[in-house]
Amino acid sequence: MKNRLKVLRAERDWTQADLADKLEVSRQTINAIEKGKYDPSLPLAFKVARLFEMPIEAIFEDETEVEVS
Amino acid sequence: MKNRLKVLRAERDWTQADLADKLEVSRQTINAIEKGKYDPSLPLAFKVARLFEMPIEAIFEDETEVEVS
DNA sequence: CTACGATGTAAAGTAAGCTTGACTTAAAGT
DNA sequence: ACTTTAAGTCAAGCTTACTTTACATCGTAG
Repeated sequence: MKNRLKVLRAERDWTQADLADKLEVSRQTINAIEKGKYDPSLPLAFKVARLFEMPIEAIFEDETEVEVS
Repeated sequence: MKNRLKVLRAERDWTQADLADKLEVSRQTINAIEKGKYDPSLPLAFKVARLFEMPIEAIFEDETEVEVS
């Protein structure tokens, strides 16, 4: 799952620690999500969307393959 | 996290097992999500949204409390 | 050169998401 | 009565999300 966290952060001049604070998670969690180590939980994704005031789909991009049938 | 899965399913006359098959998860997972036992992962939420062709926010409703500051 | 802030990464632990298998209950059909 | 189907639930086990602590790297400012 790709995401635009790094860019959205840069636009606001926030560090990973800043964002982590605002979302109430650890700095390592932000780092891991940005680096694609894992995806956020749905509740965290909602929190991110609310913080940046945009839909989840505008921040996270699904890459799940479509069934070949 | 509330969700409209049961209604969306009913509109299409799908059983929990039907939906589970389409989403490639177990029937128990659908049941647990519908009953609010836990939230789906973000990838699964995307899959649900894609299946029903609507934004995640139109299916799942966040209830996380807003910070009192 | 040293110090500092931001980022990256790792290990170990807990919690949440999901699986399979099994069993129960209720509704509906025969 | 018996069978079938949908829904609900539980237990054990695995994987993923997240935590804390700790340390390494890099750029920049003094």
